Amino acid sequence: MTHAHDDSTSDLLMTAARSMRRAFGEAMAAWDITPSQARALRIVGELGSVRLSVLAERLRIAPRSATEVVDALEARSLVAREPDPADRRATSVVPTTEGTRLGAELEKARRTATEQRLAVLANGDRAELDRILRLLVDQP
Amino acid sequence: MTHAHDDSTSDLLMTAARSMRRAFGEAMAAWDITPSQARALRIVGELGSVRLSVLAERLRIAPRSATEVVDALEARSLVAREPDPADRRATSVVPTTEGTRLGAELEKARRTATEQRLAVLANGDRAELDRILRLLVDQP
DNA sequence: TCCTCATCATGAGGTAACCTCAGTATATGA
DNA sequence: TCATATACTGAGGTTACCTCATGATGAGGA
Repeated sequence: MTHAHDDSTSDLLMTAARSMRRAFGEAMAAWDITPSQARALRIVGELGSVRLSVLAERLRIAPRSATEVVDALEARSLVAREPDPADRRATSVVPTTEGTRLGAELEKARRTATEQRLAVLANGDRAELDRILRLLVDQP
Repeated sequence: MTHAHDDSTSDLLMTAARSMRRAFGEAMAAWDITPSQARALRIVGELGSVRLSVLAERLRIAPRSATEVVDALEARSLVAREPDPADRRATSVVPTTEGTRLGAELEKARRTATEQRLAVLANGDRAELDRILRLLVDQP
């Protein structure tokens, strides 16, 4: 009957994100991995070797929180911590062979799940959404 | 089916939502109220009297979770539980005078905070974002 | 050299916002 | 009237964050 047509943009954004997180999470559940772990694994796989603080920045979370994500991935032998050769305070996070393999597999699954949720959008809308969200995200 | 670019739409969505939630939350912090409480209060204020299960549906959360939000609002005397006259199993949630007053105030503050984050968008983009997100959200 | 101050990761401890599952009270339809 | 469905809530999770304090380490003087 009454739909949420009076929702504000920010509400819509949060609601859409939640539904996306759900679809994403369900897909990842098959591999017993959470969405945020998957995101981190993807970044680590992409960069090959990341300082923990850089990973945090990429994920837009506090460094302390990145520690936890890395803990989880390390416990599953998907990434490894290595001492940073340039700075002995720092830790480099690198993907293991298994991590790289799983990363690729997840990427495919993620695409499928994402596609299902985004399938209602026409191609043009999808591109527009992307462009606009980028404006929002790449903000100081 | 396959889109020319951007497989990370869902990431953008989640990231944008997080930044929005932050801006929103900071604004609400002045009144010592959390974003989800504010959302619930707004819905209750809007409808005047809502069954808990309907509220849950509106918030797109499990009924059990709505109970918690209402608990928090009731503890602060912003809403009250009343027996539903039509169904004695059900609970009606109604705003108190203070709840109505605060709701209006929050709405104004929320708009300001949201506006700041959304200000980077041109008017057309804002409308587009709104339209597209609605397509995503109003999905079966 | 030694001293100070910033920075890196992490332990400890906390929070919001969800969830499921089971139970009690009530409604409803055959 | 009885079986089954529905409305809420207690109990007990989980995820994904956070801050603050601390132990190393680095970098720049004096």
